[in-house]
Amino acid sequence: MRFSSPPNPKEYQTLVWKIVRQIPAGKVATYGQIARLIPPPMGMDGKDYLVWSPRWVGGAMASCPEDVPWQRVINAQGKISLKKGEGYSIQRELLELEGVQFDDKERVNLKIFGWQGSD
DNA sequence: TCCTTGACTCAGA
DNA sequence: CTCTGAGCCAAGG
Repeated sequence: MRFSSPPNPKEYQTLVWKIVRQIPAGKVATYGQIARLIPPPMGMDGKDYLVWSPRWVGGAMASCPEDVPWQRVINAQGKISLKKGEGYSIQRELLELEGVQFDDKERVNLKIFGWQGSD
């Protein structure tokens, strides 16, 4: 669901997708990390941006093009943000196929698979 | 019209 | 390390 949208929703989504497409296979990034890679809209406090940006990223992921590796985007806890369902299974499977490993808690070790984390 | 529920993150226990 | 609650906005039942 889209909470208060950014000044230019379409522009923001495009920006998010552009960044997500830069994530190499076998690595994952968090909503917050992606959000911080995007400069806050002018006139907006950093605090507010940090509060909203993750959701904007989530909203962008909710309607991303097919050429966007949305499966490589997870939450800050290293877990798939989707509820356990079809989307959840698909995402986990896609990541496993890329070499990303999940632990018993179904979490990804961001220290190892985190984008720009172990390079 | 009121209440629930989101592709989120952080701090505290 | 895991679990809670708060912050913040809008749409749908």
